[in-house]
Amino acid sequence: MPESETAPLWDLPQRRAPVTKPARKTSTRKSTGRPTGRGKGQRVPAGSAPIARIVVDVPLAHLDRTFDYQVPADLDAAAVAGCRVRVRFAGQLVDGFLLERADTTEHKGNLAYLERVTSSEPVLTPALAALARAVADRYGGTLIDVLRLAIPPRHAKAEGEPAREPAPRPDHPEVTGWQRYPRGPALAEALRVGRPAHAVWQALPGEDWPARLAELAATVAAAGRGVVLVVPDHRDLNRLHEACVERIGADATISLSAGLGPAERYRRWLAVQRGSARVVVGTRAAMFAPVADPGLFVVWDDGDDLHVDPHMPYPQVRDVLMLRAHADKASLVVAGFTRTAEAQLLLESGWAHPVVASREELRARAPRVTPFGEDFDVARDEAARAARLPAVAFEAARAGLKAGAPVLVQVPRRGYVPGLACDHCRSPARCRHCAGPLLLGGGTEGGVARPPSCRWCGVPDTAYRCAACGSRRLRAVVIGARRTAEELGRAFPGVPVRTSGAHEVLATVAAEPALVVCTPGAEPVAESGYGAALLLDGWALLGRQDLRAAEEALRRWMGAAALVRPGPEGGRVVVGADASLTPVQALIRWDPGWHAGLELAERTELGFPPAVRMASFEGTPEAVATLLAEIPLPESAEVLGPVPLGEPDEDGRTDKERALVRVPRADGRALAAAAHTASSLRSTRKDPDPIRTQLDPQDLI
DNA sequence: ATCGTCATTTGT
DNA sequence: CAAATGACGATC
Repeated sequence: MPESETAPLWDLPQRRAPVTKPARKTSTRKSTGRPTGRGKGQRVPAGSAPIARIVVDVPLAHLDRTFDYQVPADLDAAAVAGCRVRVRFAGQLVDGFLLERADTTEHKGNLAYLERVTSSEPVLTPALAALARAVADRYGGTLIDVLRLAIPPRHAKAEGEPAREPAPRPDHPEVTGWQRYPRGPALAEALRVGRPAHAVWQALPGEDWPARLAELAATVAAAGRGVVLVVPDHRDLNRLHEACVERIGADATISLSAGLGPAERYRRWLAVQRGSARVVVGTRAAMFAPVADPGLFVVWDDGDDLHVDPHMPYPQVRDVLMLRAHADKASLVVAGFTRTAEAQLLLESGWAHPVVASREELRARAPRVTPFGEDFDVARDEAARAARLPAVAFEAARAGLKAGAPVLVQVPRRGYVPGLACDHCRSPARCRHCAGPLLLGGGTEGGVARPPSCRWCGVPDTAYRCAACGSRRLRAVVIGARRTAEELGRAFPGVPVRTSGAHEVLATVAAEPALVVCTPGAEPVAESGYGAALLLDGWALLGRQDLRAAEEALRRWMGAAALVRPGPEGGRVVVGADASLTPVQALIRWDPGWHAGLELAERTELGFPPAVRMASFEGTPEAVATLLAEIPLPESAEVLGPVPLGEPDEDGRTDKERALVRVPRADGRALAAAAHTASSLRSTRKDPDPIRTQLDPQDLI
């Protein structure tokens, strides 16, 4: 049978099978006067609370609400609140969750019966339902979309296994590691007595951050409350898990990650749900972990884009944990070596307190940083000259290796979007209209090269003038050539070269001389610190035409530099970027808070997130135009674009466009609600062309 | 898919 | 003018 005839209605676009069949006799059953039961015998409603409110698993935004069903008496015991069910919905059997049992219904008309209870495991607890609803509302998405992210797929075998005994409370731990931070002891004390605290923690370079976070988790666990700690990737997870097991015990700690496989993943998630563990560590999906009585939520390195779930509605870990901390009156710690503009906003709005070491402590711990510009002195050493290695970098590496330590070499990753910048002062070229990023469109128009145009609103700029220095000249920011491991190896004969990157990511390297070449984010931890770090990706990181480029560069650099032996007498850090640039200054002075303050001020002035809330809508030009025409935006909304997305074809057209909408933060909820309404209108109409809706998108290229 | 509703067509 | 048909929309 062709797909179009069996495809469920919500497989858009819908094509109706031609109606050529002779009319079927569908009314014979009815004419017998028998009620809905057929082949299953007479079904009677359960004696008490015979109504079940069901969240049906259909992807249509306008069906984002519950539907009432009758609970047949034979499913009365199995149909518990929170369980998974199957129901007949618009003629088809679909999965759903039983949100609650009730005595009455608002629905006029006949109610269908639950078809069956898939599993009586109460996976959708009231707390999780409330969280998923809040997340859906925050992002203009649907409840079921969030539930798909929050509840792992069922694995029957795991449900049969008996629940572990709840782990005993650990003893109150020593939190001496927090003495180095002036507000550290106060944070620990608040956690101990269960007073909700909101903190932005800036870890010292060389800090054993998994140990510090485990101390906080142990404090909360000892007070009898639950903890959720979320890290970007596997390597961070392993370190943190180990630290937590050491301080809290293997019984009380559970590690959740996507890499576990379906059975183990569900098994551990159930263990959390059943209250067997007080402390959950995990990667981003763990942000929804249904830990009992949560007292503390932690996100480590909140600027990492791995903290954004790539599935609709694209929730971000820090934002979700903020919602949870608010709902549960729990504490939140946003932590990292650096500070995002979002975290800075939490501080400046007074919602959170900074936990930062004193300047003296920082001076004692921060590595010495030396920048080199494009016109650096090439090392005199012949092999180093061949690798175009600057003299400072060569010397720093040699000193580090001589001290018996490995040396970290950070090289750019391929695939960054090259941007446009002022030829004179290197400020990113911005649109005069909306301050969006200017990019070269490519191609020609009447034999003349197209002028640069705004990536957001599409307005071309034929007479660019730098806002910072007035220069009229633009330059394309060239992505520096990747220096290969071999080239570097030749500069240091006899030294082993290890690589860590997309293909194979190393977790650790031994405390012996070696060159460790890696792409940003893939830096292994050196057992007793690196002897030096060469950050050779400066131009590539800063040249990205991305509003987060500077923040991201600093995050990458500090992430690497924090692995170097700390202190001015420790390993040196050499960075390939101009000393006059603010992220470079922030690195030299080890002051990410200062940088975040500047970053937030700039974004406030330019109207970028997080100073405003944004939504992006991507789809065919027609679909985007329709959406913009009907979306009930708040008065304050400003529409940017739409602009073409991706590479245009030879006619200069693209099949995809993007529009951005920005509103003041106060109207963020209204913007999300408008996005949801627009999705509902589209799904009601069965519009065939999908629109990708994203709130506060990470990438605003 | 499937049902009910309502407008339109068809049969007397 | 009544009955049959079909398009449409909600979907419990």
